[in-house]
Order: sequence, then structure tokens, then C-alpha cells
Amino acid sequence: MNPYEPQKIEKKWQEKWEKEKIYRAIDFDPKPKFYTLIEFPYPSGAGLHVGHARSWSAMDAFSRKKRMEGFNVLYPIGWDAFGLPAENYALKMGRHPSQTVSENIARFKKQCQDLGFSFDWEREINTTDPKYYQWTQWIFLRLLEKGLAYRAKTPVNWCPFCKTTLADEEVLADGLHERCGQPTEKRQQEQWLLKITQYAQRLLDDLRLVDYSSKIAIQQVNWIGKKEGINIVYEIEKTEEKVTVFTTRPDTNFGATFVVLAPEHPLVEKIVIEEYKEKTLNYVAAAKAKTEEERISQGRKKTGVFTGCYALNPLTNLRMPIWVSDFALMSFGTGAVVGVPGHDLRDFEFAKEFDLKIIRVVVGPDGDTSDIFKPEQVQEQEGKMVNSDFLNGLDIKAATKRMMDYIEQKGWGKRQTIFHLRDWIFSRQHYWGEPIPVVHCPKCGAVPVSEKDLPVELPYVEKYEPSGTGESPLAKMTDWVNTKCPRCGGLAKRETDTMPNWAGSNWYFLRYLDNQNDKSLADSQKIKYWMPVDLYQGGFEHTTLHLLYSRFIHKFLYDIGAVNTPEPYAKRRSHGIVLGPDNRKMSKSFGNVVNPDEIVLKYGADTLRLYEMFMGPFDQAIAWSEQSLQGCSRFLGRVWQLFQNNVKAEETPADLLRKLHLTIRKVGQDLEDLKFNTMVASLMEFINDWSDSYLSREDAQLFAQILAPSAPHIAEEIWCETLGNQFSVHQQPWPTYNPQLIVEKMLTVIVQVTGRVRGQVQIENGRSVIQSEVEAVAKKEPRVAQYLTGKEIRRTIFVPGKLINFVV
RNA sequence: GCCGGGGUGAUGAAACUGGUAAACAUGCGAGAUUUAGGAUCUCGUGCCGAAAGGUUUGCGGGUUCGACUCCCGCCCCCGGCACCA
Repeated sequence: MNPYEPQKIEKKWQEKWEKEKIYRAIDFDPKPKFYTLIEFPYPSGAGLHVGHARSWSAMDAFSRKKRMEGFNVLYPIGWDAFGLPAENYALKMGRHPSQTVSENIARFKKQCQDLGFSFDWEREINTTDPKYYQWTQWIFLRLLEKGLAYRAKTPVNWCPFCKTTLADEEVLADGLHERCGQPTEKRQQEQWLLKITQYAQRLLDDLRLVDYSSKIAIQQVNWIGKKEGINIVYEIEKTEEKVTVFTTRPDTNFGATFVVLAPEHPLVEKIVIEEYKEKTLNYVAAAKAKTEEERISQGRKKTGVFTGCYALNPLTNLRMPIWVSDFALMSFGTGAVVGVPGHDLRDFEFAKEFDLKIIRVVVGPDGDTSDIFKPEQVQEQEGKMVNSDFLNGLDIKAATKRMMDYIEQKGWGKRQTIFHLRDWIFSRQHYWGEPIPVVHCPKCGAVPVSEKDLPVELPYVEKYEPSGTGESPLAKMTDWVNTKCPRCGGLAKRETDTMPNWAGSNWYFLRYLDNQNDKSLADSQKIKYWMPVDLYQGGFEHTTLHLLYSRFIHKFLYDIGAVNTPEPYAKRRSHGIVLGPDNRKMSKSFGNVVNPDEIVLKYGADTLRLYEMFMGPFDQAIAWSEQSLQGCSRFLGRVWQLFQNNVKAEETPADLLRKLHLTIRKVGQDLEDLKFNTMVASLMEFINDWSDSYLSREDAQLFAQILAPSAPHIAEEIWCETLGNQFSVHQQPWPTYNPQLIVEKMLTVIVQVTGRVRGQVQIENGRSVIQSEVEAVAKKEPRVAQYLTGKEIRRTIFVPGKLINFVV
């Protein structure tokens, strides 16, 4: 008896693989290249998560199969170690982040090695290494040079808990910070911003160049949020001022009855009439004092004040009262809205609240305009124009176009495209990040650090707690802060804000290609050889964060000639998260965290890897189940026994040989399609058949080969030790199935009577496509005959090789 | 509200372009082995029924010889966005 003991074999092979460097990716190798990328982890104090293991096991199996297929595969890993979580963890431990980060990295690396992932460790990277972030800073200097990095005092998101500003993408829909889950506020602060908006159209258009799963692509499209409309300029009665509104529905302009300004709109103070001044300014002040949360908590109840002014609608010569209300947002469009209460629910609610005129200009299919003073009568859908002069009778789409042309002709306005996407707030008031390579000089302003002085190293600071004042903790480091202006040589101060944690991950996939380069971020020939990433696998949560940011930065690098492709990732897929056994997100506070180390210790790495692939569809969230994992452990135990006992020096029986070749095809296809769960199922199906039979030594080898990507250790042990082959199974070619062996001699044909299954018949393969032959045999089948006697067959439907249906 | 994705056994789930619904695994039941437990192995397992048979993919309708799959209406769950003009 020779039991399967993973603990005895796994370490041995991991060391051998590392020693022989069989997973090394070779630059410029003539074999076709394949770049598989997983999102490099933030090395948290909690260690590797079973969720990491899910994605990486699957991509490891995928990459191993690609290697066996003859590709020069690059499957690298590194550490995304700057940022808030790393800093918060170190603060909690009362230690310096540089220490905790390197310890955590060591632990992560050990865990990856224990799982036997086929990473090319020579290409390991770390975003907190000055030799790495030198190039992160270099990219910032290039952005600055091209005017894509700028300083501005703008309303920004502020997390009082983390004491830093945040990008819009880091604030969740309910106003919570995506990292700490605490509510955020709006603040006015001078910030570094990146002009991602300048790339909005290309980020949208170039989605056509890539293969992203539709969920990801649609989410990016929505986030970029392109809207086409028109800016209309209205004269304001008795003043020289004009007000510009943005609308996507100019077709309804004959129904416009009022104008609303956002409280922050600069026109408010200029135009308000004395009589209304106090009340209006009070409203503005009150609105500004309210937090986002307070505004939302009022629900849809409309508030507002009249300014005493009127805008003139040139179409109708109607005097439209100008109001101020906080439902108009300064951050969207022009900060001013034209109210069409007959056809917009918010405008309707506002008009009802303040008794403003409502005109209906669109009718729906029912044509009913009788009771427009009910909200359910607000017409926002498709329809035909009425009460609209030259638009009457047109449908709303045609009317929109006609009106836009008309307004532009008359010079009353101009077509305008706007985006939901905002410029990227790039400053963080924290210690643990890349210093922004800029010096502030009283004479010269913000001056970039010279390229030869990169990296601007993050100084070692004992006290690095965020101040909460809006100033970075680096500001207290006077020795470091006080410097000379690179331009005039006068006394100046360093920028003390640091970059967000997304800065290092913007371009990390390029550094894997050439991680020792000190002349450029990576050698251009190597970039040309390896890029783009062929398959990028990561979490859904990064769709409008890292994924969008890195596309933007890559496009910028493309524009300055640093890379050779407009898009970094040819294909993007996402995986579902692994939930705790209680179906909740794994969290220390729920006590439902599964530690991969314990699983490896108890069942071995191969079992863990196999289970993570088998647990369910790859893109779906699945709860952890140790019982189900035991099924995978049993499977490997049976595989082990079969290789010991059910391999003979005889030819494999035909049935099993056919099954083997079907399995080779299925496993290969499923790996290619990232259908890991059914891939494992087909391996299991095969051994269920094998256990009643036996394989020849040669065919047993084939099975070891197709098992190798999913369970690399046991496959290697079997390959070398049980079957006595030469190291390594992972360097064998991927088996090809023999199409002739897959052909079945006898085919099962389903017999239906009026669509109901009444029996099945075995027909020799060649004959199963001839209707008359199948029909004759089928009619003789007793169960079928029973349903046919005394009935007239009105029709016979025949699907060659599959089915015959008698309709009676 | 808008935009996506879903709803199939006790559970995770399979099902190619419409062609035997429930592969594979878990769980459960029975048995074998064992001093016992565990492990392992064999058989069974959608539901109703002793059986023959009937019946089943969120609900209601439709197309079709035939629908988890296509069409129409509705309900529910998950994700994203949202006083966005």
C-alpha cells in the first residue's frame, strides 16, 4: 500500500521546479509569446486570501496548458505595497510600513510557493522600491510636461477616517470610501489632478479594440458617461448677463417655463434683484453648508428661491423666471437647467412645489393630454411633438435633431458633449506613497524635479500619522521639505502630498518585462515583444478604478512613444469572490475567514487548487465549502490509486480509450474558455470510468499530462516516480486527441412520439443518419410501438444521429 | 428610476447552434470492510406513485413536432449608476 501523501511530494517538486527554472519566460524567444496577467496583490497583514488562490490557481492552470501548447508564457507576480491599507496596518502594529510591508511580502511569497504557482520569480516587482517608483515619478513628470497633471482648488472627496482626499472612483454610490467603508465629505482643497477627461472619448472608442467581458465594458461605458446635448444661451431680462443651460432634450424647448441655477452658480449673486437678495443669499449659504448626505436625505422634496429675474425663451418669447435650487448641480453641465415640467419628473416636482407653469409638448401613443397635473402624466418616454410650432408631429428623436440644427443656425447655442468622468484627483495627504516629484518655489511656482534627480525618495519618518489638517505628514520633515528650486536655485519647498495607491499599478505590467532596467521603465524592444497583455484576469471591483486608470496612463505612454499599443490588455475577464462558509464576505469580524495555509497543511496544495477551480463558475461569487473540498481530495486519492493499480502492459480497452480522447478534448477546450469547473468535472468523470477498467502505460501518461495544469504536484510525482518518465511533465507537449477515436460505433437515437420521449434505440453510427433505417428500427421498439398502435403518423421529424419524432 | 447579470434537486451546479433536464461534486439513505470511530468501497437518491405511469427549470401566456434555451407580460435576487438636466 502506497497512500497519497501530498505533504511528502509537494515541497520536493516545488524546489526542483525553482532550481530548474522551468517557468522562466524568455525574452525574444522565437516561440509565440503569451502574457497572462493577474492583478498583483496588496500584501496585507492577513496573508494570502483564498480569493487570491482562486484566481491564481485558475490562471496558473491556464498558463501551464499554454506552455505545454508551445507558447513562451509570461506569468509574473509582484507587490502593490504602497497605499492606505499598508499604512493603516503599520500604524495599528505600531511599526514602520517599510518593515511590515517587507515581512508581509515574504509571507505572501512563501504562501505562493507553497501553492506551487508557476510564476517567473526573476521578474518579481515591488512598487515601494525606489528603483520601481522612480519610473512612477517619471510618468508623472511626463504628464506634467504635457499639461495633463495640474493643480487646482476644487471640491474634493475627503475621508475623515483616513484623513485624506479621494478620487471620485474611490467613493462608492452611497458616499462611502471603498477602502474603509466610512462616510466621505466634500471639501475645497488645492490638489494635483490628472486630465483623464481629455482621454474620455478614446477610452470609450477603444473598447472596440479589446475583448472585455460585456459586464466590464458596459460598466466602463457607464462610468465614462458620454452625453450628447446642446448648450443654450438665454438673455436675462433687464441685464447684460446671459445664462447658459445644458440639455439633452432641446426638442421640448417649446415647453420650457423656468430656469434653475445651482446655489454655487456665479450668476446668482450678479443677477439677484435687491428685493429678493437676502432670501436668495440665505438659501445659497444654507445649501453650501449642507453636506452631500444631508441634501440626499431630504429625498426628492424640492426647495428653492426666486431671484426676481427672468430669462427670455426666444422660441416662445416666454419670460422664464430664474430660480435657485440645490437640485441643480454645479458639477454637472453648466450648473444651470432649463425647466420643462411637462416632460421631466424633477422639473415637474419643482413646478408643482412653486406653482410654475406646465406646458405639454409631447404626447405618448394614447395622445392623452387631459390631466397633466399628475406626476404619472409626466411624459419622459417616446412620443410625438405637439404645441411646438415647426416640430409638431415629429417623433422626439427627429425633433431633437431639428431643434439642435435650428438653435445653432440662430446662434442661440451650440452642440455639446459632456462626460460623467471627472479629472482624477491625484493627491493624498499620507506618508506611505510615492512623493510627487515637484518643488514649490515662491518665484517660479510649481517646478518639476529634474529627471536626473529621480527618484525623489520617500524619507524615513518615525511619526507618519496623517494630520487631518489637509497637510501631508511629510510637511513636518523640514530637512526633507526645504530644498532648492531646480529652476532658479532659490529656497523652495518640496511637494509633500503623495500619489494614490493606484499610481504604481498604472504601469506595473510593463515593469515585469524588464524589471532591472535603470535607463527607462522598460526596454522598448521587450515591450514590443511582449505587449499587449494577452489575458488580464482580475476583480470586478477594479473596473472603474485600476482598469480605467491604467488604460488612461497606457494611452498617454502610447502618445509619447513609450509603448507600442494603444491598449494595454487585449482581453479582460473577471472572477467572482470567494465568500465565507456562511455565504457572507470573509471578514475577521464575522470569524468566517478561511486560511489557505491550513488547507494546504491538511489536504495539500493540489486539493486546494483543484477545489478553487471546481467550486463553481469562475465569474461567480461562491461560498466556501470544506465538504466540497474533500470531494476534490478524494478525487486525487483515487487518481493516485488508479495510477498504482489500474495501469497495465496491455492496450487500453476501446471504450475507455474513446473516453480518454473525449476528456483530452474537453479539458483543453474548457481551459481555453476559462470554464474551470466543468474542466475538473470532466477529469472526475474520466476516472469514474477508469476505476472499472485499466489504461495502458502510454495512455496513463496522457492522462497525467492533462491533469498537470490543474494538479501540478501529483501529476509530476506520477509522471516521474510512478511512470518512471523524465522530468518534467510540465515540459511535455499538450496531448492532441484523435478524432477517429472519438467517433462512436453505436449511436443512441432518441425516439419521441409527438414530442415526448418514449424510447431510445442503438444504431450503428454510419446508419444513424439514414432516416428510413432509423425509422424502421424505432418503430419496432416495444415502448414506442405501444404509443403508435392505432394512430396515424402525420409527420416524422428526423434529426440525423440524434432523434426521431413521430407526430400522431 | 436607468443600465447590466441572474432565478434549474436538500446544496455548489451541468446542459453544444431549440433535441433524453439534473453531468460532476456535496449531502442524505442502505450495505461492505473495521473491535469502534474515521478513512475507503458498492448501490440508491428531482418530485408523486407499490408499479405502470405521471410530473418538474421563478410565475402567467405564446411560437414549435419538441422550449432551461426563442417571443410577450409579471415577480424576486445580485452588481453598477443616479435630484446627471
